[in-house]
Amino acid sequence: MRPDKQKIIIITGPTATGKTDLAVNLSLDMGGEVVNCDSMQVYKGMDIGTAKPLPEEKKGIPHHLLDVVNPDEEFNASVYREYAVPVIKDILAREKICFVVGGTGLYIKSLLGGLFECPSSDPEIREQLLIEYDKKGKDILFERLKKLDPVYADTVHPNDRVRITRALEVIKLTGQPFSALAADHSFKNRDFKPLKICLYHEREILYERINLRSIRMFESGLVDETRKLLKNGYSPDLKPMKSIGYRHAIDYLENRMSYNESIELLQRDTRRYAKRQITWFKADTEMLWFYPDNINEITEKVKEFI
RNA sequence: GCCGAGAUAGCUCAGUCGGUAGAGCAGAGGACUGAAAAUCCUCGUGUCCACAGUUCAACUCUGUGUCUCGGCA
Repeated sequence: MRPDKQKIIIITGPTATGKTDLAVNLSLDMGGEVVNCDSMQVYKGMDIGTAKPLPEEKKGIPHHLLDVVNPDEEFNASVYREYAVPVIKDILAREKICFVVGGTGLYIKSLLGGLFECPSSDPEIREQLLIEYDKKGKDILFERLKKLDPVYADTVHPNDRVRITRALEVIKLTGQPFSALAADHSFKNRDFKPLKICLYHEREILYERINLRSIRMFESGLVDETRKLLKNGYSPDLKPMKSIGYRHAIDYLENRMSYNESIELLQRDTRRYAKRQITWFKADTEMLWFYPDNINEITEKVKEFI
């Protein structure tokens, strides 16, 4: 099979649906390689809590973009794209089938559509805006955004600290309204032709899987892994250290919670996360939905696409 | 067995000076352009334990029963 030089398969879905498993099986069957698209699995040393595939689970299939940065290095949707595009082009150039696998919706979106031109985030500007937001109150910054970019202010809620400060940061960096940049760009620099596959389970089953996996994470050493990261100097304030799993392990390690409480919260927060992922994927009209064990139909679809 | 306290949403509980009820959590839906495992928004009808009594009207008052949790035996 000679893959098209632009065609890639996206395999996504909420957490704990068996994306890796499916991708590996399809890769074995069709001669493919896997490119990670999970915002947490890129970090070195964070394995158990991110449910990173184990060597035996990879079954010899090359996996790209796992373990590419340390937990204290800057990583975001833009960096992801910079890493991913050349890797994918290389896979396609070698005439392999490329499976992009992961549940980070924004990363998929920026990979496929790009992001508008903007200098990389300036930590000083951001820091200053955040301090201002916290000190002067949200209304001051929201009012400023209303003045500088009324269109965007109209779509963002006054409580949404992340979006308000980000928009003001972009305006400062580019001198243009956030909404204008976004409208202009609208994710239209398409380097690849994607087939988007989203895996799903019934809600009840998904939640059971999440609950079970959360317990297994603790049982198989998430606390030790977290302790090691802390010992290596990675602060609990780092973005990945505040992610689901690690923050719960830290709560337990610092005696803010009992072992069982932290597992329960891990389960709850993972369920909520899965729900947000589902909302994101549902909004994407190109998404094709499959049960993970429906491998025949998925295989057929992929072959037809390629 | 006796003495207390309680029984209201999936859970923990508030409340109605008698006019069929509301918070938190859980849960559901949504938004999303360099933090995205982040951030943010919206959503609350249920035999008010059962039966009888009083009353125009009882989830609310009275009685009895059942169950639960304390304490004493």
